Formats: sequence, C-alpha cells, structure tokens
Amino acid sequence: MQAGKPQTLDTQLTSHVVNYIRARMEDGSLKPGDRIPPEREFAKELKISRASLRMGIGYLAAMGVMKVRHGVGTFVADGPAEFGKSSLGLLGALHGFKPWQMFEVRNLLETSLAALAAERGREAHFTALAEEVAEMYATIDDPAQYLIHDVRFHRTIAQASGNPILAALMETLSTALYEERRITAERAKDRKMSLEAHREIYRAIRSGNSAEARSAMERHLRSAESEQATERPVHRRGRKRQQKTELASAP
Amino acid sequence: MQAGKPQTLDTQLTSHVVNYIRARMEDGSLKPGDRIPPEREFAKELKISRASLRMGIGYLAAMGVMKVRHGVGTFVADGPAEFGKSSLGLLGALHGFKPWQMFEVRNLLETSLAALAAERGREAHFTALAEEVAEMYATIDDPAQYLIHDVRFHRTIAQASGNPILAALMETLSTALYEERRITAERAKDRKMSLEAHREIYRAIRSGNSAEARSAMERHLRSAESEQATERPVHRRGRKRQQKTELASAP
DNA sequence: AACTTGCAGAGGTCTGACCACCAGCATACA
DNA sequence: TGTATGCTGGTGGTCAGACCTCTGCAAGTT
Repeated sequence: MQAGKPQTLDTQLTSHVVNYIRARMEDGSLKPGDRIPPEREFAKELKISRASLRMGIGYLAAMGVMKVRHGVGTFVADGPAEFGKSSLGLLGALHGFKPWQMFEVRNLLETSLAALAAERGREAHFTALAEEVAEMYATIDDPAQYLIHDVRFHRTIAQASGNPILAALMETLSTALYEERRITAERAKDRKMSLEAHREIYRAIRSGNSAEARSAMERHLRSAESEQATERPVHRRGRKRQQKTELASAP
Repeated sequence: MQAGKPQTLDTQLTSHVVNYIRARMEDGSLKPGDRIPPEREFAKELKISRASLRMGIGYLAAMGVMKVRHGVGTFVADGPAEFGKSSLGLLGALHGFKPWQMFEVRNLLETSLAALAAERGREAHFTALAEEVAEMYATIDDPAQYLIHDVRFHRTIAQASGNPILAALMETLSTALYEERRITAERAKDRKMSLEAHREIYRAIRSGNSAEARSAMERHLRSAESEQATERPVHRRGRKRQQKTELASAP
C-alpha cells in the first residue's frame, strides 16, 4: 500500500521530516512504539533547525502517527490506527455535520464491521468482547463508566473485523461519538436496553453468524438513534476537571 | 455535531489556537475560504509567540481544515472535506495496509455511495458525472489524464450522496488510491472496460435506480480488483518533475 | 523500607533576525 | 497606447539560541 511522495504538504522542510520518518517506517527501521532521538540531536542529524523539525513532528502527531510526551520523548504511535483524534470534530465544526449523517455513516460501517467480525474474529477478540459486556453489567449505574465500555465494545468489534483500515475509520468515528455522548445525559432504562442489544450482538458474532450479527447491530443502532432523539443535553457545569476517562487501548 | 474540547492535542498553546479557530468556525465568524490575519498580527492578538501560533496552524493544516499559501496568506479550507491528504498513506506505511483491505473498504463505501447518489443526487451532480464520462472518452489514450477523470467521477458520486462525512471518507481514500494508481501502468483494454462500467453506473444513478447503481458499482470494483492483480507496476524513472496533475476540485 | 529531594534530560515556548515567495504597481520600452 | 519589466511591500518559511516546564530516577534522609 505504498504511494508516491505527495508534494502536497505545507512546506519543504516539513515534508522532508515526514518523508524521512515515513521512509524509515516503510523499511521497517521504525516500528510502533519506537522512540525517535531527542529533538536537538535529531534536528542536527537532519541538518535542519529544531523549529522545523518540530513542525514535521507536529504534522505526524496530528495525523496520529506519532505521540509526543512532554519531558519523556517522542514515539511512534502504537495503538490502533486512527486518523487524528479530533479530525472529525474539526471537520464537523467547519462543515456543519448533522447527527443523522453521523448515524448513517455509523450504520454503514458498523453493520459490516459486525458481519466481518463474525466471520473473521478470533478467540482473543471474543474474550475481549465478553469482558466489555461484563463491565457494562457492572457499571450499569455509572453512565460515564458504562459509556467507556460501550465504546470499547464497538472498538473491539472493529479490530476483530480483520481490516485495519476499516478499524481506523471506526476509531475516528468513535472518538467523535465519545466526545459527543460524554456530555449527554442518558437514561438508565436506555442503558438496560442497550446492554441487551450488546449481548445479542456479542452472541451473534461469537457464533460466527454474520447475517445475524449484521442485523443485531442494525437494530441496536436504530434504537440508539431514536433514543438519542428524545434525550436532553445536560448543562455543562463549570468544567469540573474531568478525570482520566481517556479510553485506554483495548487488548 | 459539537463535541467537548479534546485535551488530547500536543500541547497547551497548540490546542489554544485550535480551540480558538474551532470556536470561530462554530459560531460562524470563520467560514470556508475566509482568511485569517497575518501570523505576526494574529500571534500578538492571541498573546502567544509566532512559533506557537504556527504550531497550531500546522496542526489545522495537517487536518485539512486550513490551507497555507506561502507569500499570500492562510485560509480556511474551502474544498470538499477530507481527513488530511496523506493520512491514509502514512498510516498504511506504519501498519502495512494490504491492497485487498483497501478494496474491501472501497467496495463497502462506494457501493453505498452509488446507491445514495441515485436516491439523492441532484441535477448538477448528474451533469458533472456526465462531463467526467465524456472526458474519459476523450482521454482514453492518455492514461494519466484518464485516471484524473476516473477519480473525479468517483469523487463526484461521493458528493452526490448528500452525506459530507461519507464524502470526506471517500475523499481520503481517493487521494491514496490516486497516488497508488498514478505509478501503475494500465492497459488500454482495461480502460475500455472501465469506461463502459462507468457509463453504466452513471445511467443507473441518473435514472434514480439505487439498487442497480449499487450493483453496477460492485461489478466495476470487482473487475478493477481482478485487473489490478495482473498489472505490472511501472519502474519509477528518476522523478521527472511531475506536472500539475493535482486533482482540481470538482464543481 | 518509605519518603523526600535534587538533578539531568526531554519537550515547550519565546525572541528577533533573515530568507523566499507572490501580487500589484510604477516605470520603461515598443 | 499597450505591453514588458522590475521594484517593493506584505506574508509565510527558516534559523539560532536562550529559557521554562515536565518527567523519571537516583541519591539522600528519616
């Protein structure tokens, strides 16, 4: 899945850095989780200023390909692929995406994802799915926690589909969805129904029944959409230092 | 389609800039095509250094939300939404995407896109599609030109689907596909078949027959995939200053 | 053994200078 | 009069080096 060198980047030096990193990723000398040299050294090595190097790193970080940790170092991203954490949110802000459009995409992707997961999923994936369902049971009364496991469930399905590109698309959608649902009050009754739906999806996938997995997912999304229509957004009370609810990587 | 402020960005100041721009996009005071103040001024206005401002702009440019033109200014992107030009290529380099995975995604997206276009497409879209088909006829003997109109045809379908999120996804795929196919030699016979297929797709869409549009697209992609399997990649001859083949925005 | 402190190394930010590019206008020439 | 030429102002691109802040760990303290 190689491609020509796109000359479409911001500037010469930025693309210099990007191409260099990219080349090292393609020839395997830079793998997920690896660390790149300190900025000062690396800049000298590439014979560019630190500022320019940082522009390049910033670009890669924005693309979700690199991860910068203040005081520690810069690393190649190691989690599931993704198209930049807030890209969809940003584009939405700019082009005014509508909720129904979001659902349409989600429906399209997730039903196929569920079907593929049923066909190609492996034991490890099934186990992970079962665990998330269990966690959802355990946190049925804690909306914030429940949501996290809900999202992780869907993400795990994406990974079980065996197609990393699809998984990356779903990952991008998930991030946006999570941000959106995090500030929405959801009814306990909805969670009960949702939980049931997830269990059905899980069973269908585990049993390898792709058609049933697809339709179960479709039913789930359909009801989720209609529920959302009757929800009332919660007033955001003075940003109370939101705890670490970052969705940790799924196994 | 709003979302909380993601605290996931590189650094404080970068996110400061991003949030500022984002807010102005959401409240409508910054629309596609608009220009932002010169860096020196803008930096002073936001009370940050020019370097930091540039990091933020770099992030937004990477996301495809802003467009920087050396010597001219910085603008809000105005073309069709897209997730960063080379994001998919970069992710592919990192995670080693396989061609069949690409086709799987493409098949999934484009068949639905074609169906939606048949249902929701408007006259302007049909006209644009017809023009691209005509251009394909005219450039049947010029692989490079033909490819451009081929890609534009598919892109126009995405826009006709009436779902900008889907269109953005397809746009991202298209960029990667274009880069890939641009360095591949394709047989004249393949182009003849391809042209026929496109005409069928066009007719189905124009007549509003979504089921037929879907299956026509599916047939097209299936044959494209099998053809590609027998193609031989062309040796890249010392990067001969590739002319301006940038896909211009579709009408 | 547990806690505290200090330091070294890494990324984050600032400043101000200079370079490169583009557009438009004024001048010079045909 | 019309066209070519060339200057100039404004804008982004790059650089250098200094200083700030965060993290992790090791040495020291209790």
